[in-house]
Amino acid sequence: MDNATRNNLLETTRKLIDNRGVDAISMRVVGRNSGLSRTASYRHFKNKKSLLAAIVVEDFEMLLTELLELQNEPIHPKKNLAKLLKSYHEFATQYPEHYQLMFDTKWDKEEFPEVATIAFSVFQQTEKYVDNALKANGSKLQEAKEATAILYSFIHGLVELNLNGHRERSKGLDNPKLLIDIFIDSVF
Amino acid sequence: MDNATRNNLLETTRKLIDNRGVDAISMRVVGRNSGLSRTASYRHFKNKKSLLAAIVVEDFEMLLTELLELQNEPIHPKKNLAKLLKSYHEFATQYPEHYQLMFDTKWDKEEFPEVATIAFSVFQQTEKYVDNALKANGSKLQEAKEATAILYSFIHGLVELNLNGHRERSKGLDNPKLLIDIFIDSVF
DNA sequence: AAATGGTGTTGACAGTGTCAACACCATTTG
DNA sequence: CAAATGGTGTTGACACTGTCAACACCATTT
Repeated sequence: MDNATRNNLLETTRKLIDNRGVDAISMRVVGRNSGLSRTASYRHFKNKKSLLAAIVVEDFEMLLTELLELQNEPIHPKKNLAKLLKSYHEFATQYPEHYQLMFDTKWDKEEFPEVATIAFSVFQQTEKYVDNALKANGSKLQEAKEATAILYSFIHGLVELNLNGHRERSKGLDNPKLLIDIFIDSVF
Repeated sequence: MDNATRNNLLETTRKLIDNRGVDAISMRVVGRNSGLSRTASYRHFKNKKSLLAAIVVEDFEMLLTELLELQNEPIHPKKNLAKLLKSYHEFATQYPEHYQLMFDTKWDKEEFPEVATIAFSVFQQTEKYVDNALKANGSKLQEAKEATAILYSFIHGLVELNLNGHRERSKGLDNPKLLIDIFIDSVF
């Protein structure tokens, strides 16, 4: 299997996303910028959606790696949780186009199981941190699953509102790190 | 001013969004389905983005109307807050394509001030409910602005995760109304 | 030596957003 | 009253897009 060309295409796609945004991606431009023909990408990806899905999988892997690198020592479970959320937020801020693509509507579970799988891993990793925090304190929340769902909703919403400019609309939104601390403090 | 054709175009666009999704919208199809020519929409909207912006403004108005219809009596401020979030969630569930469009990246504040303005009104309305809740209880949260930001992040994230299929990934996410109650209970 | 299959190409088709040029017609202006 | 204006509509055109079919090349397997 000759992954060289495939990687070349993926690399080009990534550069294009970073420089000109996801909307600027076209199969023809990806081919051209890879030194290939218009339809070259179709030999390595079923269609445009599949090409982007491959990027999204890479993105989730990057995010997961960053989250796994954090220490999850049970000494300060609440601080760890806050650190996790801040890392998450930083990732989204660093790669806004990618984050929006990752949480786009089009990643159907049936059509792109790889995306669903890796996205679930991020969820699971988050749940581990929540678990630690729930065990440590006598938190108001009992069920880890529900606590994780609330926490994930909060951080995802915060990130999205920041990325799509709704930040300017509510003064409170303009200090995400502070909000994360307050959230953790008041919920856990 | 002949708003009849403009309204016709908007109505067609809305129908197309509801039946075939936002991605299926094209200026040409909108013209055709309105009994007009390919470029007819350009006499009433600067470009495709502007046409969609007009739809988004309508959508925010609908959402705001629904939220304003709720009672905000200060007797049960926490219950009111929960009701507000449930209404918000129902709106998003009822009009998923519209909700995603409303919170898309493309609504630049400079380019589409009307969108920014009406979106801000929804924020403000939310803050009123938060205010009431903060005054009533000795809540852990002091600043209404920050409390609103946290609450809005939570509900927006919950809605988005439900709409884009990430719901299937975390058991906790599959009961939004319960999550809303737990969230309100533990934060306020 | 021949068949296969992966990787690459160009041609083609139907679709897109958007502008320019033009036509019609009601209103405003001289 | 006549003429100019401006709003609303049309078609032609351009440069794009995703994607398929057909074909060429070349290494590997049969």
